[in-house]
Amino acid sequence: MGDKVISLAVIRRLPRYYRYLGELLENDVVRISSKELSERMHVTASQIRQDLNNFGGFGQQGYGYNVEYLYTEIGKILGLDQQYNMIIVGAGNLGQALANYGDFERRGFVLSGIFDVNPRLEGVAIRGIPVRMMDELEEFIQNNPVHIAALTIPKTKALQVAQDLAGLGVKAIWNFASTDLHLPEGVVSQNVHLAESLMQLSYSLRNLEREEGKL
Amino acid sequence: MGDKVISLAVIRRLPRYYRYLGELLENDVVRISSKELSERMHVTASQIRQDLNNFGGFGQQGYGYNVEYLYTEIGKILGLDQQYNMIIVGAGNLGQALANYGDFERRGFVLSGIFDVNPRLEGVAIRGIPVRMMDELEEFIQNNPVHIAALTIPKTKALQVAQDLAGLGVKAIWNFASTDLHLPEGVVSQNVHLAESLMQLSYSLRNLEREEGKL
DNA sequence: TAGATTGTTAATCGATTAACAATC
DNA sequence: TAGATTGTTAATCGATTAACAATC
Repeated sequence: MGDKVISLAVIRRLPRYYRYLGELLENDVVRISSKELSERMHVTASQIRQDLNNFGGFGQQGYGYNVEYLYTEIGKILGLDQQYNMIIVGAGNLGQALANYGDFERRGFVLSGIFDVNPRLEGVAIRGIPVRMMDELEEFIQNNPVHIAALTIPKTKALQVAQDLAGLGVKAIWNFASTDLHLPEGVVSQNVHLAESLMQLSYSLRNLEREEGKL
Repeated sequence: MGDKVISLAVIRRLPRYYRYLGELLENDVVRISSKELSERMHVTASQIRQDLNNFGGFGQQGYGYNVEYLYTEIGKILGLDQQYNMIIVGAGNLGQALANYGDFERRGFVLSGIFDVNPRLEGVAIRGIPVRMMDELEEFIQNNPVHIAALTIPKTKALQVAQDLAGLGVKAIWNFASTDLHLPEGVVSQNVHLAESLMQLSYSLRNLEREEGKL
């Protein structure tokens, strides 16, 4: 059980379910049917039921789903029931923005270190955490378990640093650099490619113009 | 011609093709076959040819694709052959990080304004652009064409602000708030949900642990 | 011309939707 | 019990891959 590989399409939708359920929970909604949730989320009820049943039967016939229970269970599936220590590598604008964003902590992602190559940043504290120099990285990881590393460094450095981190035992890379990281088996990564996101928006906007020009 | 709706899956891949072609161009590679590109990108050659042929025949039998030509053409498809004026709404950490990131400008996304509600930020300049107060937004847009608005504000404000922007004629919203924006026809949006991205990474990491625990 | 590689059609695969029996 | 809604199987739809004729 639990051996079936879950498709990426499903995984991508889970956080969104989690978000909607969290909002329902905040509004003291106790139960919800797949139909009602589907209307709120603009997806089909069938898809919701199929997605959830990849992981188990969380509902009850004739009743629907208990919001709190389903929220908790999806949280477990996403690994939000445990804490992860995260470091940020690259204390530029984006790295600092991530460091200052406290919301991740609420979800169990604890910022434990910030690293950069720029000596002018050495010791500067962000939310109480001092920026350390890159040459302290190895020793730091040996003394403090690091589960996730956010990479907010130039693309030219990203692969090398990611490989170094993998070598030091970091198993998850949150990559903000504009490059693809091909990492060894047993190391996972997730890309945030802002430039690509903006280009997709630009495509849509251009398309809109094309359509309107046609009318 | 050009009427066929292109699937989202294809659109999402275009910026990645663009990035790889840009790198080839920098390395003075003149021509490339779908096969060679597919090996570099870890996709099938068939998919590359199918994707490109949604927009036209850019290659030549027996030769492959001219790198510079294909790069330019994909750029046009993505709307990168023209300039767009962009404003940033929300001058918090993330908004400032985006503002400081000069690379977008290179691609034709010109930052023309930054807005916030915090009076302490009023007039503070980021890359030479002063932060303006939200109540100046309407007049600003009337005097300066704004094509794209990046929304780096709390999720509770995002929908309202997005609707206001749409009402003022902004056609594209780059949304960083943790909420879904359902906007009127004729307004496009693209979400960057960092929390969801981190949860997907967390899922993969948790899965890794589950697999290893099983061995 | 012979070889290479595209553009495109056909085959396969996977994801989404529909339908409905099971059951609370 | 009757009504509601799930879990799950079957049908459909769309996306990916394979194959190959067209052609440079």
